This record gives sequence, structure tokens and C-alpha cells, in this order.
Amino acid sequence: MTKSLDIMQGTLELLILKTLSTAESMHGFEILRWIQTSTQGVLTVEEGSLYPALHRMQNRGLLTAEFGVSDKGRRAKYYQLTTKGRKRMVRAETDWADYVQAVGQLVEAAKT
Amino acid sequence: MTKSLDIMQGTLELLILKTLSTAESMHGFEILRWIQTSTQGVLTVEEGSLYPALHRMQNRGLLTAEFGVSDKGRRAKYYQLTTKGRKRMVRAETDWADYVQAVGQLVEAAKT
DNA sequence: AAATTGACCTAGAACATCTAGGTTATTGGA
DNA sequence: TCCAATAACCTAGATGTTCTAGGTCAATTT
Repeated sequence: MTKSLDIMQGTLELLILKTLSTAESMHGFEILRWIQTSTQGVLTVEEGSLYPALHRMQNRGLLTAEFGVSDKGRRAKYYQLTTKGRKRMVRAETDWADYVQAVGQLVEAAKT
Repeated sequence: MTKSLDIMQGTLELLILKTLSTAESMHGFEILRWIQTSTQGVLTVEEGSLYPALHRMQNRGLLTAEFGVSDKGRRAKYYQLTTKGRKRMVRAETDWADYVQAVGQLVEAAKT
């Protein structure tokens, strides 16, 4: 394991939204693993960050949740994107891209 | 003015370090303006964020400071990168690049 | 003389993430 | 059978950064 970076404030929501867009529904633990594996372990979300984030997003109407049974036969809470969540995802993505571009511009400008 | 994005937690330090690397020394207001103009107004740092950040960085030995006189004949506090600050800058830059890449990977993976 | 600008400052609010705990139930091994 | 490990969830409080919203002082402009 090379190193794992802390999640930057404001990006977790994007990561969750994007992750949830890959399936009809996923439960928390799955989301956690998917974030980790899809980034080859560079991004690791703590459970103590993820669950509150999911609750916040549900409260804001970005997600719906219902209990079900996981692959391994255990009780699990399945989350789904709402229409609002999908719109938010698009916005979060462009905001992130804009931010990255702006930082890139500054870094480039500093080379001169 | 299209829109200005909030500074994401953890990135201000990188922005300041990079900005200071463009000159021997700069004072706070200059740093503020440089961040804004080099990103075409996309990133705007509030004074209430900048000054505490500069103080933190000085305390950590990343910067030194001394009072002088600005272009416009006003009292101003000039900051300089220390050797430690320069090292920190390199690290902050690669961390940022790694982070961006990881998020990019996740977003790409979500397209499948 | 008054208003604006330049430059600096701080206290407290807001907010998200992490730390560090805890719960329950199932599975696997000794 | 019993115990440990795993899966899955949860929350309270600590931490740390940024923003809001003020304020000061001196020089320039009106």
C-alpha cells in the first residue's frame, strides 16, 4: 500500500454520487469498497465520514434508502439516486472540473 | 463575472505556496490579487481566510515575514518562502495531482 | 473635511471529515 | 459448541479550515 490520501472537504459528495450512478442501488459498505478499489486504494473513506454523509444527502433529497439483504445475507441499507441527486451529480462534476482547472491555471501561471 | 468557487479545504496552502514562489516576497494583498487574477476570478480568497492561513504557515516555519512598504506607499507585511516551505510546496503539489488523478479514475470507472 | 482605498487583523460560525468508540448478526474455525 | 472474525450499521465529539462580519489605521482622492 503506497499511501492513502484524506478525503478533501467537499469531494465526498461527488464520490458518493458518482459511485451510486454505477448501479441501481448500493449499500454503504459497497460504496466504501467501490471508492477504494476504483481509485486503487488512493482514496479511503472512513465509515465515520460515509454514514453521516449518506444521511445528510438523504435529508437533502439526493438519495432514497431502504433496508434489504446483502450478497452475504446480511441486513443492509440500500441507497438510490433521486432525480435531484442526479442533477446534483452533474453540477458537482462540473464544479470539480472548474476547480481543478482553476488550480491548474494558477500552478501554470506560477511557472512563468 | 461568471461565478466564483469557494476555496476547498486544504487547497489554500498550495495556492499560497505557489503564489509566493513567483516572487522574492509578496504581501498579503498581493497574494490575494494574484490568486484571483491568475485564475481569472474563479478562485477568490477572503481576507478572513488568507491572513489566518499566512499566520499558520509562518508558525509552521513555511514562511518568514517582515514589514515593509508597498508600491502604494503603505505599510505591508512581506512574506517569503523558507526552504521548508519550498519542500512543502512540492509535496502539496504532488498530493494535489494524486488526488485529482484518483478522483478522475473514479469518475472514469463510473462511466462503464 | 470627508470618503475611499490599501493593508492588516480577529472572534466566532459553519461545516465536513476523522477518531474512536459502540451494536447486532452471521459465518468459520478450534 | 463456543469464540473470533467479518459484515454492516451507527453516533458523539475532536479537529481543522474557510467564511462572515466585523474592526483598525494611514494615505490618497474628492
